[in-house]
Amino acid sequence: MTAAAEGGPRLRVAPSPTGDPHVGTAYMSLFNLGFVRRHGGRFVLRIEDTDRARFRADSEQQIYDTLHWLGLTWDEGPDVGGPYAPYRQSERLDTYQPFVEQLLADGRAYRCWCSAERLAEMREQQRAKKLPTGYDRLCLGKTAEERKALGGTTDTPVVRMLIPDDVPLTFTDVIRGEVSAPRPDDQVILKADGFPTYHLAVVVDDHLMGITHVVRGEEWISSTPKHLLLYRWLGFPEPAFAHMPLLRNTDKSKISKRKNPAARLTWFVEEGYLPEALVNFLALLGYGQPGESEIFTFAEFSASFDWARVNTVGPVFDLQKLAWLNGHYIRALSAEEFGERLVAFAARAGELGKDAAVVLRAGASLVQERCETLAQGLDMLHFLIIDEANFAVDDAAAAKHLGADQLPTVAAAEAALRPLSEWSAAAIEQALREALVDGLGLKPRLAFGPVRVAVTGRQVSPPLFESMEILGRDRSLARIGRARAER
RNA sequence: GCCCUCAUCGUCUAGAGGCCCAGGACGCCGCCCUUUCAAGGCGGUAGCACGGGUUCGAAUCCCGUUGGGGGCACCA
Repeated sequence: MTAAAEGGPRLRVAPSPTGDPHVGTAYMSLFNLGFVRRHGGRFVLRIEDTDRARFRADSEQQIYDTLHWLGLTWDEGPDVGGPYAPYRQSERLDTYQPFVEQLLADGRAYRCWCSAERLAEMREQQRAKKLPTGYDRLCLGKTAEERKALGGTTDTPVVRMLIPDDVPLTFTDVIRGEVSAPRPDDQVILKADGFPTYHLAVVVDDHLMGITHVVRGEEWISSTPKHLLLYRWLGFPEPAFAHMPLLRNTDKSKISKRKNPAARLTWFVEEGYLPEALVNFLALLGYGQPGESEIFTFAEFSASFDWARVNTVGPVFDLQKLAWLNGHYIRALSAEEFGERLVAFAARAGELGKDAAVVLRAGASLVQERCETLAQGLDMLHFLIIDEANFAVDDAAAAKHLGADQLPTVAAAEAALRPLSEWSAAAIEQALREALVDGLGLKPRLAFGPVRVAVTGRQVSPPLFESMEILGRDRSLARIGRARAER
């Protein structure tokens, strides 16, 4: 009995551990999971590590970490197990072998001894003659001896599908309806190293694991006829196919790590994006939200999930809108929660001294509505957590606000602040207004500019008086004094 | 080159023949608020790729053109 018969849809995401986890993996997981949670099915994580050349040992763990961070968790997988284990393709080589034998015995596949060099040369000639590229079937129907007599061979053969002339080229896609695909050539299904290619492994595993809906990127449309053939030849019932639009770079090309930092999932962690914001943003791409609001949780997304709302146009991954959304989510956090996230972020970035966490928590509320990422928030509070010995005023800020004619302002501020009995934002503001605005007759922005630069080191900072309260009397006065003395 | 696929503001999208001289969001511009910067409030800018049909009527249906994207590996 197949898993599908047990009730409930079973979907999977199947990333390859070849480097930094790709944003597309999260995108696919989100839509898979949206559907699964809506209909009470199971979500499977399968690791497709059949490419030994591109395999990266630390990649699998990064995939787990980033998906967990996003809250996109799976019901079955290599780490949590499940009824169809193992969920790592490199551990399933024995599983694929009998199917290869069967295809060979049935005459649906054949061995090929052609060397990589011959294959490359063949393609080059096909291109030169402006012909469609494709394997020329030189090995078809030949024994190893017969073939080797012709030259251009290797010792270890691969196994290729024998694509029939009447291969069906159309199928029904959940998102796109009737779709046609190009005619395939004789695809390799078992490599010389004994590993299956994606095409064989994905079909065998999806069937054996009871996958009911194959959800994947649009780039796979042209491979689907090959997969359909394998389902038929092996006697497997066909799953439903849903080809999602591809996420794009700004230039509309398929999103890539080279052109777009956001292609790497770890980038969002490093920059201090909130996982709930990323999930919300991803759910906006290529998907028309039923409600009027563009801000919603995964639970809301899932509750109304519908493949019919998925678009066929590949959306550009727009960092500006993500930034805005992230800022929105940051502002929606409670002050305490935001403080904790900021501290955790700083700790992860290794920018947290022993006293710094306390100051950071205190300063968090000053930047919560001013930053779009945790990295920005942390940067705005840099003046609070930096060692006094390393504190320095930005050159451009000093040139503009700490010139000779502004020194009286700084001196007056220092004189007004020193005698203060109570070091609070309100007291500081009152003292500075009296001394600088009323006393020197300065406009507020001209009066507080020099003080701001002296205390925070920059022209743009969190609210000045609150910043000074948190910085503390000693450090604040020391910085003001230094600004006066050094100019 | 061959095959497939897609086409509403700069970007994400609503729109499933009359409700659309096209609605929302981000961005951008202006104003208000204001100790800087934000946030917030108010207002504005900008689009149905083009050409033919079908129809009383098309952003919505059909055909073509153009443009974009994907695929054509012993990578997934």
